[in-house]
Amino acid sequence: MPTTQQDQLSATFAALADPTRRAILARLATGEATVNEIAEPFEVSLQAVSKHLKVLERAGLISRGRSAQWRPCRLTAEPLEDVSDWVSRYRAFWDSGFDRLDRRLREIQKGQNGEHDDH
Amino acid sequence: MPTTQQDQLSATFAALADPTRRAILARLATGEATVNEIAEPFEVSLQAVSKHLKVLERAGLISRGRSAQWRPCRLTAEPLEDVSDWVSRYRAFWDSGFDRLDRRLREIQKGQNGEHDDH
DNA sequence: GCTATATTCAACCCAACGGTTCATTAACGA
DNA sequence: TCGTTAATGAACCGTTGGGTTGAATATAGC
Repeated sequence: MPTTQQDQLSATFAALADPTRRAILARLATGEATVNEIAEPFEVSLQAVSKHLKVLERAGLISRGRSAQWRPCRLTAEPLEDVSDWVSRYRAFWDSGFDRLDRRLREIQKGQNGEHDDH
Repeated sequence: MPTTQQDQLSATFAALADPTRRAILARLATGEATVNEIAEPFEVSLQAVSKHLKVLERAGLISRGRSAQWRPCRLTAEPLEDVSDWVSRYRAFWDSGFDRLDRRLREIQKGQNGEHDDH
């Protein structure tokens, strides 16, 4: 059973693990852009950027339109909300030391249950 | 030039991209645990879990003590704060539609500059 | 010293990743 | 129609990732 693309959250984290893809998202935060426009600042080939865009699209982080021969990409940040929710469960572990930790434990365990689809 | 482990944030995202590792973090949120204790719920081998722990350790998400032949692991969630900070820059894109977007653009572009170590 | 337990190291396997190059598809413009 | 531009598809390559099994290391207890 392959690990890849096992679930939405994993796909999102995996997509964000590449700095080029994060830079692409930052670019798209300024507005729609075509593949060529997106690729311009990078040293890698256009095809490599096209692959990155496909990864981002499958993670739901971008969506693409059709305008003549251009396929403008735009940011769809909804999956980042899931990331935010996930990481928020651990907030008590870094910003208030270990205060109220016990109170958060059940939340984390409960919340992570949809997560134990491993094995 | 390899992409892997290029920077701290990438390493953290990559570590979080595996559901087994996220489950390990959830387990450690309940307190310290030894490798055997951590491995118990999973179907994979102990060695596989040991590798996962190494990944988490290199990402700074866990630290390990030494007590006799046990190496208890505990959660060190600080890198998650960086994740939280990163994802927060995009909050306006999902929770308030596109309101005040222009105002956030410069923040995102500025914040992402330490990020453009690609290429 | 011997044995059991806890953990890691090492070698290997296979699938996936990020990159390349070359070829193809699609739409525009003259 | 022809040439140009935009973008993707396909084949390939080297590296990494997650998994395994088997051996090694370290510590405790007798």
